Amino acid sequence: MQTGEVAARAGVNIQTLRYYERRGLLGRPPRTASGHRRYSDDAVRIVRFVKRAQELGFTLDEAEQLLRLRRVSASRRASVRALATAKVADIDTKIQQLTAMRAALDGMLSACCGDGALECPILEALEQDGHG
Amino acid sequence: MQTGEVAARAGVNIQTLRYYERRGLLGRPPRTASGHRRYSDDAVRIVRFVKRAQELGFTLDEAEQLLRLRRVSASRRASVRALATAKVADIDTKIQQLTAMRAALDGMLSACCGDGALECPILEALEQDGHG
DNA sequence: CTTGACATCGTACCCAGGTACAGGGTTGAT
DNA sequence: ATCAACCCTGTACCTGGGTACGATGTCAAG
Repeated sequence: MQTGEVAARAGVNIQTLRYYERRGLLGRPPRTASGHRRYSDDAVRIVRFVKRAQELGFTLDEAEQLLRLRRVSASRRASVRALATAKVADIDTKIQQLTAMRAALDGMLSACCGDGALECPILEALEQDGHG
Repeated sequence: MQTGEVAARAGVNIQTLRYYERRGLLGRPPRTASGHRRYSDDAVRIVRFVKRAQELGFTLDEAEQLLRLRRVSASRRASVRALATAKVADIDTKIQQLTAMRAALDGMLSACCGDGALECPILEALEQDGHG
């Protein structure tokens, strides 16, 4: 698979692939004799993962950390456990906040705004302190 | 409450408040005779909400839309219902994806990486198509 | 009635995350 | 062997979301 196909399948610009490669998110692929990149299917999955992670509020650096958790030499597993645990906590916080926000919107849709003058609960939805 | 206090309480820079005001996220507050802004507590809550929303992957424009849902004249309620419904769908997608990601990390932590050479499920976590 | 800590404005700068462009090489169908 | 449609590199630019800077104005305490 060459660059243009990966870009099309992942729904990004070709330049973005090169950018991700420079940033270390994507890893340099093998090249043909003339220097053209040859990607495997995995490249598409990685790029899609990164875009999804961004929509969920993770930065590219964080997406990279998440990706690094995929395959880890047995020797370094302990330090990785700590990172994974921290990420799980981040994710739990995000889920909790989105759930609160969803409930606020849902409440509005079904009842709260029934008369145009009530305080709606959107601001309250995200008021807990998160985890850090 | 004056600018510096709002900024401190919301954990942002004073310039950020002015920026949000320019963007229309914050609405021009009343001024003292000499031109100093006087904010109510609500300003702090709004800014905190916006920062949380950003962490959850919403842009400033989206945060603004969410805020606008708070108080709506009865007359325009129908169009707002549509927007709120769409936002609920966005939020559901995010929750679902974070849940999948969490499960992937959890799986890794408890079992999958037990021997250093297994395929880990991180990439698969976000592979469903979202809602649009 | 001055000093210090606040505020105002406008403009210019910064970083993350891309995106575009110029100038060239490759490949494959005709 | 030529032409379109792809690829390469490097560099420069753009947008979103702030942040900093400079010149000034205000207000409370001493």
